[in-house]
Amino acid sequence: MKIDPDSAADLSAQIAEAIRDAIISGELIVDTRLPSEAELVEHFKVSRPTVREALKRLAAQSLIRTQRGATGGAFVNRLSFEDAHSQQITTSTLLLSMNAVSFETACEARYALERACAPLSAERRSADHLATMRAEIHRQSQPGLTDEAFCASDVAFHRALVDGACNPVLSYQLAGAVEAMQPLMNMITFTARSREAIVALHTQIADAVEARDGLALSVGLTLLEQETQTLAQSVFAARAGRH
Amino acid sequence: MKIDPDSAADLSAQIAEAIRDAIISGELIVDTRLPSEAELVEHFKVSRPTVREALKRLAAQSLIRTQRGATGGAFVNRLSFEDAHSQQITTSTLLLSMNAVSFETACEARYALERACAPLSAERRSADHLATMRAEIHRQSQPGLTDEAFCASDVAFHRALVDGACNPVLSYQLAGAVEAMQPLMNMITFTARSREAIVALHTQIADAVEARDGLALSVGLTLLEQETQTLAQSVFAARAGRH
DNA sequence: TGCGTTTTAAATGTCAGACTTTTAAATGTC
DNA sequence: GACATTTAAAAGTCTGACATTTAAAACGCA
Repeated sequence: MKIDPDSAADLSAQIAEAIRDAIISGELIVDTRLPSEAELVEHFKVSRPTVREALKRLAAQSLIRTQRGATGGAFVNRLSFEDAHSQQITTSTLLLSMNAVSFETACEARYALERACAPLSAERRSADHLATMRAEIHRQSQPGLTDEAFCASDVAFHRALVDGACNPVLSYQLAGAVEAMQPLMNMITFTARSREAIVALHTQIADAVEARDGLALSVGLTLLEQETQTLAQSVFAARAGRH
Repeated sequence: MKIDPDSAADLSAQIAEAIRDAIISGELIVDTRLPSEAELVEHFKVSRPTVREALKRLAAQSLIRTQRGATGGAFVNRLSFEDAHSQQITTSTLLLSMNAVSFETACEARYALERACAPLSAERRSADHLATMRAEIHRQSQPGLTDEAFCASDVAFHRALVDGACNPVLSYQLAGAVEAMQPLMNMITFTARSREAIVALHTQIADAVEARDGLALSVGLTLLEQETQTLAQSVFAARAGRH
């Protein structure tokens, strides 16, 4: 692990990169203890604050964890699906909100990805997955539910659908797409009538999952996508009309 | 933006979280200048190194960028698709390598996602996308190509296919799946015979793209998935047999 | 007045050293 | 042997200083 003191980049960024490369290349494996801050100061010939800034950069990406105390130090962290998941959601959410991605584009991507796990989910889903979906549909039918709660239930419904594919890599990837859409969905006001239509489609989707019919599931998702797009268009049009 | 000095968590982590929340909630918008380090020291009542550690955490996630000089400071960064893309690849790669995800699972997820953009790609791909795919197929047919170069070309081929869907959100999501698989693919030795089979399937896929036939494209991808799985199994079995 | 140069101030980047807190192991005591 | 005490190592935090970069202000000159 070497750094170039003449580079224009921050020393802490260079050090972080050097350590990150060592982790990615497998040179440093999970649960390995990194040298102590004092030793890194020695190795890179920089001051302790600089080393610490580098370590904080890595900690922010969940690449390392730190422990205090006698046997403490920085350890290479096993990146859990959960960590990756939440990073993914943060990144996707910011990407959508900062880049003027149209609702249409985001929605299209999201349903395309979700249809990707339709065949697997139809085949492998457990009774639990189906039960979760039914329970969320029931919740969505309750009158008096706030729009936020309705959207949260919607996310839970789709998560169950995706998890039904029993592929953690797929679940992690889809989480970003589905959950990052939630803030956009939250901007939509769901009238009683539109909720009814969505619940009907969710029921159709759950039926397809119950029947283990991947094709029907895919069709149901496509109909839901169309319904969502239509709904969003009318909401945005009404909003534009008022201004 | 407030922090709790009695919390067990690091002060720098708390400060970073407070600022991150402000960015995600839209309280701080793109290109806004954060208060200077000295002002943050005032605001949070901590020392400058602590503030700096917090800022480095945010910089590591591309949430802010810093500029030196008179009008410098930390600015809320527009998260570009490119940044998101590379973060996604790093995360996915580490996730696969650190969590003993089977080749089978990763491969299944990857092709499921790729099939997700088959209909869109068949419909919208430009002549450029198709040309790239043909060019990569040609490269893959060259004898004397190293396994690494063959895999790199494979990635480029699939990227062109995905980009053909003309949906940047989809491209960004798929990039993680496709490129994170590359290290796993690199572990496989591609014999002349297996390369031939892959090139044939790539040609079949390119033909489907050229004909704008989404269904044929989907079928081609499924065949390629099966070929890849079979190939991987035989390679791993041979390796296991030798030990 | 207008343009180029120099100065200056503000901001981040880096360093050195000290102190605090946490933690586990070593040591001592009953 | 079990429990309490001490100790040392490590990260966490703070203070203060200096270096470097950068843009704007001040200045000088034609």
